[in-house]
Amino acid sequence: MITLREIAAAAGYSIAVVSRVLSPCPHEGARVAEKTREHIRAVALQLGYRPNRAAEFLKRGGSPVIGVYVPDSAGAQPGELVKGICLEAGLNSFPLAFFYDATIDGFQRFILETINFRNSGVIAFPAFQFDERIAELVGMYCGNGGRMVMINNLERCAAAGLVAVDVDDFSGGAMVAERLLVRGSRRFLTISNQMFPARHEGFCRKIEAAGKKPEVIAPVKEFNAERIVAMLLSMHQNKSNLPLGIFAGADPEAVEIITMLAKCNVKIGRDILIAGYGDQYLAAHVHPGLTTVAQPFMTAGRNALNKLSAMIYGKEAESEKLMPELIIRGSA
Amino acid sequence: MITLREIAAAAGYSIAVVSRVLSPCPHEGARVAEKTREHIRAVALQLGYRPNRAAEFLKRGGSPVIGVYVPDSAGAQPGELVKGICLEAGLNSFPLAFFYDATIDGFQRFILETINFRNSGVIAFPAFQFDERIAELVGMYCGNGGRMVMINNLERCAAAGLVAVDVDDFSGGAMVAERLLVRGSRRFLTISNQMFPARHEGFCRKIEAAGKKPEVIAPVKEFNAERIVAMLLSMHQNKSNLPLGIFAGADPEAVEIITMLAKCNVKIGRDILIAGYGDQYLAAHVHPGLTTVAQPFMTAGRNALNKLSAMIYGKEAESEKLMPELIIRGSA
DNA sequence: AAAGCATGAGAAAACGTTTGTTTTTATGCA
DNA sequence: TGCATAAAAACAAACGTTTTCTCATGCTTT
Repeated sequence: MITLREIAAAAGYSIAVVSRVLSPCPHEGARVAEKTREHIRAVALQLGYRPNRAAEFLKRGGSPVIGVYVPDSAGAQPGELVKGICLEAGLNSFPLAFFYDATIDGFQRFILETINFRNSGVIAFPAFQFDERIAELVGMYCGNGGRMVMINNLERCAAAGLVAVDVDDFSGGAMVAERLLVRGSRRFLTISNQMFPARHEGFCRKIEAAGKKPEVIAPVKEFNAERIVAMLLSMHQNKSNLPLGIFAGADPEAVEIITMLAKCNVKIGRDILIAGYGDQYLAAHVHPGLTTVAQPFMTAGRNALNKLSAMIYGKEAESEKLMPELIIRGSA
Repeated sequence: MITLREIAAAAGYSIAVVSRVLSPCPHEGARVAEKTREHIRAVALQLGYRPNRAAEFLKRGGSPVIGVYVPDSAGAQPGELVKGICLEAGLNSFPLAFFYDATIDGFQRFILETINFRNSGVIAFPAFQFDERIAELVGMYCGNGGRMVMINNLERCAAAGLVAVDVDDFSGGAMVAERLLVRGSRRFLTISNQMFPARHEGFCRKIEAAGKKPEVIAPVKEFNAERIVAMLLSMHQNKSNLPLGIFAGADPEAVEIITMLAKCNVKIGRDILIAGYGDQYLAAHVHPGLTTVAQPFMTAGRNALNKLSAMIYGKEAESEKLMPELIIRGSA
């Protein structure tokens, strides 16, 4: 492999000049004659020079490496997040290191290994509770010169003095409520989900603010599509209930209900309104299309990377709460 | 940050011994007394030593970095692949660098940057055609000491002398055909898809081998669910056609057809059989559940990483074609 | 008792950059 | 011409490891 030394020899200059010409970010006041620049660049190109990042990072005292910790869970969210981070990182040519796991031990290994790269940053999307052990690891990481941006958990992060990029589930729930209100729903049914209490809260507060009363038909743990469909059909008997407004809390439950109701001779999207949450891949392809809430996880990834980049380069960064988007389709 | 020098000073030994104790993979014949080992380890732990990877990689002549090139496309496949790679890499503590893009220029930048890390490996899942320009870049990468494992395109890769991990679309299509045959379908309808010709081939060959004739109802480009549903309903009039067997080529089209048919008073899964391909996230949640083909992209990721790891450590690795799995649900 | 041989530890030279300091060369001005 | 000054280039010391070679010690063997 070609090194600066060989280019220097071939071009008839010292290593120092060659470095100043070829370095990706040379220190200020590195003055090299334009003519020399061109010559050295030409020689480097001709010899097929590729800089040795390990050497550069060693000398510079660290690589601007960004570690990404993603939970090993299903659904499209981690994928979108990762994509956003990668797209933005590609623009900034940051090296990235990824780690999928769902355990605290995995998080610890990840943090320790990331420290080994010095001058690093971490984007963490932990699937587990932000508890004391996590706080301790985060503290250790930051104490060793690391910077961290968290995904979700904004309030908890703010308390711990951490920057976070969050997606506003409360507003998302409220958007669904608003849609069902606008469409004139008479009764408001919802499936509560322990995993995402904010969606539920946002939904219920909005319904209540309109002077109506949300009804929790079941917690998602006991979700049983047949039972719920039967319940809906019996409510459907009474015209004064229509249109029924159902917030399923998440797309899978909404799809189950819609597709089971489809054969029951009810007008979905008119007499029965159903909304999900998440805008998963196939949500647009059921009939009627599922009205749902799209979460900007790709944007979250991009923004998280930009914040981290700013922090690595010594600037300040602030937490951010991203607005989800209501996707209106035929089901509501 | 603590360095070997400081540990050496604190422990009362030379840097060399400390390195031999703490190095992640010390050269053979590095003999250190057990007592010394323990002492040095204790001191390192107490001082909170973290090895400097940049220095290690510089000295070792390269980092075993693995770059992953993923197409910037929708769907769950890249996500599953990435997850598999990450999980396996976590076990082997490989640093990973990711790059999402869909352009050849992006691929070129990716290849060049990966060379900069020396001693590297690449897992590439290119979304574009494997053409001459790609072959040239791959050649340049391997010429510079890189190793590459490709995802998909096994035949093309074999011709170019590259290792690939492929998923057997032909067999997947055949599995669908077999299922429809077993269920006694009288007519076999399929939607052809330019993107995945092998699925279609596998399906048709199997149907023909059974002495039946597959009918292509439309290319996916002109897919129109309403038109197809109308066509199915008219075929449905004639009892001698039943059960109809439909291979939609991909999940979205299958879901559209199923959910539109649901309100038409036909027995899906009995008189009309429908299968998709891909087992996307919501496929299990429509009613009836979508019979489809699950692609082992997570396994592909794991295996690709293991092969690459072997190659980096000087062993041989061979291409592999993974079998997809037919997921039988209510729709067929 | 002398020589041979493991074994454990240290000295020092790298690896390929970056960068502060010093030296050389070119330029401007009296 | 001579001197001050600025610009361009060279020198050399790092950065934190790994690893070859050398050396000292204690043990076994003739």
